Amino acid sequence: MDELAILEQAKSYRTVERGTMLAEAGEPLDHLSSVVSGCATMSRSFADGRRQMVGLLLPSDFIGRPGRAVSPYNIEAASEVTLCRFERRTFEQLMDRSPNIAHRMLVMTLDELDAARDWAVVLGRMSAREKVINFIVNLARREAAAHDGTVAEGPVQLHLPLSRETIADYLGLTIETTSRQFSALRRDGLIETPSAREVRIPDFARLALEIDDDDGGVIS
Amino acid sequence: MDELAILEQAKSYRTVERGTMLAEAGEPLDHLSSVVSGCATMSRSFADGRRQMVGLLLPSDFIGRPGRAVSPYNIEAASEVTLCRFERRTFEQLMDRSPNIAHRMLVMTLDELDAARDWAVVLGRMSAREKVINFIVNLARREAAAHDGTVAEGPVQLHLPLSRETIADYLGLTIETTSRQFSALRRDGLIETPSAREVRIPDFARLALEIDDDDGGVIS
DNA sequence: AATCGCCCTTGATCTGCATCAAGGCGACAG
DNA sequence: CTGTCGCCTTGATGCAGATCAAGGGCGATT
Repeated sequence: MDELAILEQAKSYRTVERGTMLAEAGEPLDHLSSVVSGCATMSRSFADGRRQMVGLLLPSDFIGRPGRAVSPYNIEAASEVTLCRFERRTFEQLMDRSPNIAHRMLVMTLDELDAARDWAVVLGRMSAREKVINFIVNLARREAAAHDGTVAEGPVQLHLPLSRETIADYLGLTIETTSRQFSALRRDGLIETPSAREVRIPDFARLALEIDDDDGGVIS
Repeated sequence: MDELAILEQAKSYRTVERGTMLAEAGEPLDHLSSVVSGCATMSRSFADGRRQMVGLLLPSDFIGRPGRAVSPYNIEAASEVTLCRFERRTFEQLMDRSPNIAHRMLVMTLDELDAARDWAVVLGRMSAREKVINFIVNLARREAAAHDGTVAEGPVQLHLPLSRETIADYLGLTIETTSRQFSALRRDGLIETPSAREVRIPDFARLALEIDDDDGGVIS
């Protein structure tokens, strides 16, 4: 556990405001970090303006990969974000010496891999409505996991850390379609929207039911 | 390098015919393998019949994950497939003893992660035509990589290891749309199809150009 | 060579989402 | 209080891809 003590000592914190680019696709990234609070997005853009998010980075998520200097994606703060950072070299040296940390990285990467593949299922085969429900449900689950454990099966309230445009780029939809789906869910009584960034779910089980009898999806 | 010798000794080969399920989603998978020849698919199915492939498994690809007994996806032989297998326990014990192998697994997993994320970009933002071109181009590149290195910029011929239906489920399209896109590419002179499973690309650079000025995609 | 069965292709039509085009609403500044 | 700016919503219309419905080609079997 000596290594963890060294890591502990080597870390530094940094807080950035919304809109800050934490990494540019194809550019070197000399720090590894983990998200402490806030939300960042990983995305790729096309020359013609199309954009697709490939993942959300929420508290406890890891940014950057050991042994890879270059980020293949744009990473941008979607809200104010606080990071816990390590210099890449320091981290890599530690990993070389500690099978423990290396093993932990492998487990983490395997989890991310599953999440990325589940994401492909959502993008490839779900309707706009299902995508939006999936997004809300997973965000709620993720939030709950950070605190206690499971989502309460009664009413749940949650704050959306992303704008409609960002959600749209995440779900592979347009901003208008995304907005319309939120409105439709409101009409159906599945959600309430005290404000655009706030969602209240009166009956979480009922909402989750719309996607879970088919198949689950994953958010990050 | 002692460990590699042990691995060498522990491996066994197995050949299965087209259609064989190598793993069932949610079921334990007690062997790790790598594809020697042929092609397998990883997919998830919905209760209503929708299906989405999350990856192609081509020669040199790895099946199963160390430390995870259960496969989250269906894995099915899309053609006759030969596997090189290791018992999970044997492999895991080796990994625990050899940081070398563990490190190699991490690198491999990170590559798969990038591929899975690139795949999300294809599914989320590309048109049917772009998806099909992307598929053909990457299959050609993958095939070339297995032999020499780069794809010849002149004419290229390749065999499709997948049926139209499988390609459709891979690309998040219907079989009809997929077929129509192949026909359209033929009309445009970008490909020739001596048979349904055979594609000849008269000018590889011209085909690749249709997607590469936007963004690359990845196949597995 | 004839028959069967499996894919693959093509056509006609329908529909979900994109695109185009106005507003509306809340936050913030003066 | 009022104007402005950024973001969100809603409506009208168009189109890419899904769905429905026939064929057609080709390898396998006899």
